[in-house]
Formats: sequence, structure tokens, C-alpha cells
Amino acid sequence: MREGPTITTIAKRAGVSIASVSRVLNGLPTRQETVRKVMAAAEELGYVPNSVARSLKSARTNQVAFAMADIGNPVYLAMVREIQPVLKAAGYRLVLHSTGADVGEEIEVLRSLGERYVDGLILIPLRVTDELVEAIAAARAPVVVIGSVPDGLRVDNVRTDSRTGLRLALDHLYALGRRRIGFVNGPLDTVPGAARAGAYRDALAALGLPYDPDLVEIGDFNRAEGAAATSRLLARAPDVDALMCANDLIALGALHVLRRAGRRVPQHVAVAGMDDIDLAADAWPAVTSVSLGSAERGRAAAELLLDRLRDGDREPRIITVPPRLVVRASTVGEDAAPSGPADPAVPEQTRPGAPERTGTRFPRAVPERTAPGEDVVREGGG
Amino acid sequence: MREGPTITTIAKRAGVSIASVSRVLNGLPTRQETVRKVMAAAEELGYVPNSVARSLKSARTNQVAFAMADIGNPVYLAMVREIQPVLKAAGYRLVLHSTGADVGEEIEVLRSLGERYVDGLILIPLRVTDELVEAIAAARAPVVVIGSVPDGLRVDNVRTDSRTGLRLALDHLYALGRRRIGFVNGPLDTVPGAARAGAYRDALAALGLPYDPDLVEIGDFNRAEGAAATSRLLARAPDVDALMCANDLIALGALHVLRRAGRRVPQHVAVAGMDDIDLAADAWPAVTSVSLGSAERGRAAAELLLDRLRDGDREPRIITVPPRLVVRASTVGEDAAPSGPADPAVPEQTRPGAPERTGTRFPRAVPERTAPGEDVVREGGG
DNA sequence: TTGTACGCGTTATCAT
DNA sequence: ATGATAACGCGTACAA
Repeated sequence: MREGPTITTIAKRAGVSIASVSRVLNGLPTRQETVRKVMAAAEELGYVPNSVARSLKSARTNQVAFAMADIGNPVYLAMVREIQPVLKAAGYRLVLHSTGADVGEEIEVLRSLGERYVDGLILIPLRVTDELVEAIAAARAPVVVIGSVPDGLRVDNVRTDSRTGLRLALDHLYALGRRRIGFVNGPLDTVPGAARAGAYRDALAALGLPYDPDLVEIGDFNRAEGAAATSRLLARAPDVDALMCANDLIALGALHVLRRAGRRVPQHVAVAGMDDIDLAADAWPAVTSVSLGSAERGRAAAELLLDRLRDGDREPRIITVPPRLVVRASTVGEDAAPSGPADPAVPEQTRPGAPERTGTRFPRAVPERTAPGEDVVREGGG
Repeated sequence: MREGPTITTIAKRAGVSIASVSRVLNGLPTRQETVRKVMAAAEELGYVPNSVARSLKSARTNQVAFAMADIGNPVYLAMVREIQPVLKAAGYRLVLHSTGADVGEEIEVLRSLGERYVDGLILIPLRVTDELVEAIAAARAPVVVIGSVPDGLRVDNVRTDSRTGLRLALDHLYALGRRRIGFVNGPLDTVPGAARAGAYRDALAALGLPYDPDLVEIGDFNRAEGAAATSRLLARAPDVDALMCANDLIALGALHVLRRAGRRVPQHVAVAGMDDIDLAADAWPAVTSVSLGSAERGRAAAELLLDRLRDGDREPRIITVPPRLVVRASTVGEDAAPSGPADPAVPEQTRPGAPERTGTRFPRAVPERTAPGEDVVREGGG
């Protein structure tokens, strides 16, 4: 782990000037003999250009930051998995920031852009305060925000339409005959929480259903809190026949509680979630979910940022990823003998677009049929 | 997004030299009046020190890289979640590399350390080739390797003992009366795959059980391949009464296949996995798993690296995280009435150490009993 | 106490 | 074609 060689080292070794070394290394026109000597010296010394010095000179770091609340969240994880390869292909490294859903930390990340350690930032805030908006506007490097931001904030933006998404799910539940549709939401002071609360009311109104406060509960956007909130809701509204969950983790918690309470899903209570995370498809029964295109949003954000890094002066752009309802067993599953042969599997449907992914990642090679929805045939086995 | 101010800008504004600005900003003894002027100017201009220039001067970047196969893998994810806050607390940023389990990419990351964009690297290779070992030895920055490396390689190292871990699980299965214990392993050309293959044979021998090739199948370390491999194994050895899976994802795939095949878990076939990922505890039935301390290993690696960054000359250190068997319903679950009141919950046990985590993350506030293992009382309901 | 000047490693400009 | 030299922004001896 000795000191690394610099162009100066190479210059001495090759008996030329540092300028020549630089030219050779950068492929600028140089005499063959010089090229040979420099390359040889560089090879022998195991030269690797110092990216810090290069950054200082070029004012570019080839690094991009991604800041989200917690990488443990499947939605953010799905985004990172898309963002990383896109950036990598473009020659950028990824710096990860976990803000713990703390606005202060998000603002701190935005301020830190002044340190110039990255060329840009992809930010996905949970709560959008005035202070955050100011920080975004004052950012010293290009920023792409995933999520809704106030109109007038000139920033590249990737969003989805969770209102329409929730509407898709409620229409689906209604079409199945459900009329007592509960709603387990996340905190109202978060952007998604607030949006989904409004969307729920609107959707009910559009369907001609009354808004019943007893049918609404709030917990955090995770499985444990989702379970707790569902318990409270069940206690207050025992006649609920469907549960709309503000995200899939909440839905998984709901499934757990419903099973414990002896309620069959979907026979007694249909369950739908949002985000279409992998676990939703793998759950038992598989969870009907509104895909908000996490992966697509991640990719779009990365590409938007890369584009902006090429042309810093273009107008801010907004990309909207449409929601899709992915229907699975938790809303349309059917009864079956506990160990008997599978009933006709319920095909997974995607609306409104064409199906882009399946509810399961099992290869065709598996002998057993692994069509989505099959698990439901065992769910109610009692 | 105008050009950021530098110390030169501030110097002019405050009417002092750049040296004075630097002194003030670094808290060196300076006249009060000068301090005031400089701070005022810096404040007005919104000065933020340029980390690139600082790095060039100090030869430290305050960045650390973490390279693993795929952040989507729950084990690596658990590590990142531990590593990130530890590094952050020490003032380091995290640069993420996904190598896709490609040795070439891992070597590339090691070589790139010569670019000096990070102060150190935490690497978790899946396959350890001679070339990789050479690259580690020749690394231009401190490296901490998670996983087993050849003796004699002088590098900070965090490992676990998956052989003993697998032994714990097999002893457990044997104690439960299982004698036809199958093994669903990952690729043999990976370090964990090879180690576990040997451990399986050794453990069988120690227990006085014969080694039966029909009881062994190999797939990749994921759910889909685990399911496929399990299917093949079931076809070849229908009398299998226990399945040891080389990791939890494989175990989840096995659960799926067993359910489809009408085999009850654990009544007909007991299932055990490795890694103790969150999904193991949340599965249905909850999966008995050998914890290899992913989080602990991540934290240990981060701390080892930080320590090394403070003292680059100390001897390489090896930290071994002991495996623990976490017993859950997939091996010790019992029958119960499908919808009746819960049987005495099977307590989650941890061996050999004391229990450090529970099999569920539901809060006590949840009305229903949420003791670990409770799911098993409903599992066999058929 | 403060200012000048140099170096970190690279790229780019300008003579030669 | 090549070499000397000036930036990039910061920290720090050294001189004043």
C-alpha cells in the first residue's frame, strides 16, 4: 500500500514532462516514441489517475447522491436497484444517504451539495415543508425530486398519481360487491398520507358510498403499525368487508391481524395495498396492490438527472408514472379444498396498461403450477 | 445555482487574506475583529467549503465504499443498514457498489481504489479467486473483507462460522427425530456454497447418518431457484422428513413447494434456513434459521475499517461472529384447530447465546397475542 | 496577528 | 510535438 504514483512520477521515469504524460494518458496527439515511453512507465508503476485532483480541475465528481428515508423500505430499495446501474452505466458512482424521514436531515443533505462532493442529487422526501422547498430551490447542484412538490418549484420531478391509483383499487373493491371499505392510512403529515386520505374520500364519494370515520385508521407506513391500526379498525367496525391499505407493508400487517382474528381473506375481508412491492406478490394470499412504478420512477429520476447533468440549462421537466392495479388473491381468491388440486388459478391482471411483471418470480421450470393466486386455495382451509 | 463562493471570495468581501479566512474557518487563534468580519462575509455569501479541494490537500475523502453482489439481497441489505449509520456518525459518506456477484467487477472496484475517491472499502465477495486475493493484497486503500479469505492474506476480516451454524441446525433436526435430512445448497463454486456442502457431510457423519446424494440438490441462493431445487429433491427423495436450506431465501422457496405438494411443515417435513433474514421470521410458518449475524458483521466491518483509518499500521484483525440457531415454527410447530383459540405458543429460542431479537416486530400494543411462533398453531389447519 | 507563497495532482494554455 | 506554467480551492509553513 505504498504511495501511489502521479503523473510527475511517470514523467521522471519516462524522461518527459508532465504535460506529455497528461497528453498521452488523455489520448491527445503525441509522438509514438513518447507514447510508448509514457505508457510503459505508467504500466510499470501501476498508475491510476487521482480522481480527486481530476475533480478539482474539472469541477465534476462523477458521483451522484440518492437520499431517502430508509433503504430498508422495499420501495426505496426497488428504486436504488434501478438507479444504481443506470448511473453506473453513465460513469457515475452512487452515494447513499439515509435520512430517517427527518426533514432536518434532508435539508442538511441539500445544503451539503455546496461541498461539491457530488454532481447531483436524487431526493425523495416524505414531508415537504416550506424550509425544504427553500432548500431545494437554493441547492448548489442539480436535484431531482421523486414525489409531489408544490407548483412553481422549478425542479426536475418524477411523480406518480396515487390518487388515481387508490381510485383504481376502490373501484375494484366496489365492483366485487364490497360496500364497507375500510382505510388504513399512514401519517397525515406526510405527502403520501395526506394525498391518500383525500383520494379515499373522493373515491368513496364518486362511488356513492358514505364516509364513515369508524372505517379509517392511521398508523405508520410499516407492517407493525399497519397491524395495530387494523386491529383498532376491526374493533370499531366489525362489519368491514374490505380494507384499503395505504401501502403494502400496512397490508401485510393487516393480513396478519385478519388471520389471527379468524377472518378469511378475501372471503370475509378483501385486502388491497399500494406500491406493489415484491412481498405483496409473495404473501399468502398474494396481495392485490396498486403499483406506483417504484422501479420506473427510480430509473426515470436517474435518467432525468443524467440528462440535466448534460444540459444544465434546459427547462425543468416533470415525469408522471401512471399507477396500475395488480389484482391478486387477496381480493379475488376463491375457496378450495385444503390439500386438493388447485382450482383454476386466478390470473393476475394489470390495469390499465399491459401486464409488465408477474406476481411471482418462480421459473417455469418448477414442476408445480405456480400461477399467481394459487396460494389462496389453501388460505381458507378450515 | 450560481457559482459557489470560495475563500477568495470571502477574503475580498471581508478585506482580509485567504489565510485569515482559512484560519477563522478552521478555528485557529485569530483576532476577534477579523473573526467577526470573516464570519459575517461567509454567512452572507452562504459559504460552504469545497470538499474536493479539501480532499486533495488532506488526502482524505471522508468516503467509504461498500461492495457487495446485490443490495436486493436481504443479507447485504441488513449489513448496509448497519454500516451506514456507523460511518455517518464518524463523518464518512457511503459509496455503494453492486458487483452482481461478478469477480471481475469486484476486482475492478479494488483497482479503482487507486483513484483515491474513498478512504477505504468494505468488500463482501462471493467467490474468492486467486486474482481477487491478489487484488486485495495490492489494494491502494484499507480493505475489510466480510467472509472467509485464505490464511496468510493480511487483511482485516469479519467472518462467521457457517459450518458450526449448519451443525447447530442439523443437531436440532436430529434431536427432533428427523433422519432423512435433505440439503438444498447454493452453487458449489461460491465460498458459502462450498463451506456448507462440507459442513453438511461432516454434520451427518457426526450424527451417524449416511450421506445420500439423492438428498442433496443445488440451485442458486434465491427463492425461485430454491423452489426449483426443492422440487427436484422431493421427486428424487419423497421420504425426506427435513430440509436444511443453505439460506433463508431457498427455505422460503422450499416452503412454497412443500405447501403446493401438500406436505405439512413441520409435521411432514421440517424446514430450516440460514441467515435469519426478516422474511424468515415473518413467513408462514416462521422459519427456523441459523443467524449468521448479518447486522453484527456489518457493524463490525464498519468499525474495523474506521479503526484502521485511524491507525493504518496496526496488525490485521479477524473478528468472528458466532452463529445462533433461532428456532421457529417451521421445525417445532404443532397442529391446532384451524380457527380455534391459540395453542400455547411455541417460544422462540436462541442458541447458544441469549435471545437478542424476537421473531416478530409487532408492538406489544397490538391487541392480539403476537408471541413468536404463534402462526404455527394455524399452519397445519387442514 | 496577518499576509504571501507553495503544494496537493490534474488539465489546459501558451510558447517553443 | 513538447515543455513550462497557470489554474482549480484549500491548508499551512514561513515571513512580516
